Amino acid sequence: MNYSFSRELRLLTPEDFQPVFKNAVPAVSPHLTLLARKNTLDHPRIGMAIPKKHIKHAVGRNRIRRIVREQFRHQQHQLPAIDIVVIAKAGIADLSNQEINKILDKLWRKLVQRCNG
RNA sequence: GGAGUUGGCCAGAUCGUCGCCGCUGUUAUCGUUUACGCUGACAGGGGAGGAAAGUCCGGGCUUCAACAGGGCAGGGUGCCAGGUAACGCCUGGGUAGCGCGAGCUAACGACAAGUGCAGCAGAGAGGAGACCGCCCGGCAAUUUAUUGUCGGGUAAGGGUGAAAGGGUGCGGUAAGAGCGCACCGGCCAGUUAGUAAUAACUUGGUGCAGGGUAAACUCCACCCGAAGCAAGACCAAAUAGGCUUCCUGAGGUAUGGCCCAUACUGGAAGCGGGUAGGUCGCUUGAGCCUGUGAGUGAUUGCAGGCCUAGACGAAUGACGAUUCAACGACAGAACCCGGCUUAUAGGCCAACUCCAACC
RNA sequence: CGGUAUGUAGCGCAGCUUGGUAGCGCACUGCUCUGGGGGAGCAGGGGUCGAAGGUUCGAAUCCUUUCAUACCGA
Repeated sequence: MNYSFSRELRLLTPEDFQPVFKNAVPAVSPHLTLLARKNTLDHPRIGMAIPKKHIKHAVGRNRIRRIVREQFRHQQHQLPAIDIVVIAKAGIADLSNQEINKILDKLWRKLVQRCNG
């Protein structure tokens, strides 16, 4: 099983992001929002929106981004072919790595259920 | 042992698994000018900071404008000397202030070139000023020593203010006053020491003329072209438009009654500008480490060694284990350097100071 | 990443050049006019001048540092 995280698994340009925002299946928690949409490829892709307004320092933004990426890397084969956008909200900077991992775990499952059903 | 000052250093470590971004080597597929390019695999090795931050200064580099220069405007700096590519930085020294001390702090040129400013209070705010007071004289009253009034003298005292035109003492005087004298201070000049700032003086002169404010205008000395890697350089689709040449020398449309005439319109090739996109700029540099010489020091000479991130939606992480007194503060490179400023848990080293105790 | 501007009463703005009293409009409170409302008039309250230092006798104003917010450049 290949757990690599290459460029094809990422949303890069505004053209990649816009369709997800327009027509999305949401999964919400107080600290994170996930938006998903089926794509035409045979693998999932992920993009992130971490506003400077909510997480002030670059170190904090890097931490959120790295945790989300790591989770996605491990979960990619459980996920269907969808484009996901992860949006960070205020207050997430106060959570520990384990807490964020738990929240993400829940939200992945929600998304899989809603996209299949 | 306690309290403290200064300078410097570190910024968790080790192992395993799964991943990310460059580099080097080997190799496979494909494309072609047999050497490159694209994609993939394997191996090796590298991968955030002392502030990467704020963007407050100084440079390199690039383009533009000038042309190697001089001046004005505008801006900056401001004790002296040195260091440096340069600086508003650093080092050493001076002066002033703070601390018992080691030490620390300071935009620290000129108000004796000119102009301005100082509300309220106060008699007076700058070649000042009689409100109270003090003293003298005239007149009047009377309790014969004071009161009232008028005219003078006076800056010792009170009072106002942030600030009132040297200080203390003695003499002097009607009362006072640098009015005179002594000491202290100031100013001008001289001598000596020092590169200088400045300091010292049993030196000479001067009764003191010259209050504060320049982070007020200003004066003096020195410095500064502007914008910034989204700078800029190169390659270069599609579409529209531009220029040149050729083809046709004809047709169509408009003006007009018609001809002539004028304007617009076709196809092909080439050229230049240039958008999307791509490549370069992009990391070897006023570089780092070690030794040694010069210097109080900042710094620098010489010798040897080293290569230490270069992304482009943007790379260092996650999980587990062991360990440490501590689950580890502040915090993430984006063209690159030198500083400053701000944030910062804990620990280590060196030198020095004060207090207590012991010898 | 680079480059600019702005922070003053609940809101929107003056005052900063040339330092001594913080002012204007809307809003708020009370009173009057009206039977009541609206409206008008009169009176009044409310501001750490974004924060911290410095210069000055005295700082919203001058200087330095710092924190926010907004805008511009692909």
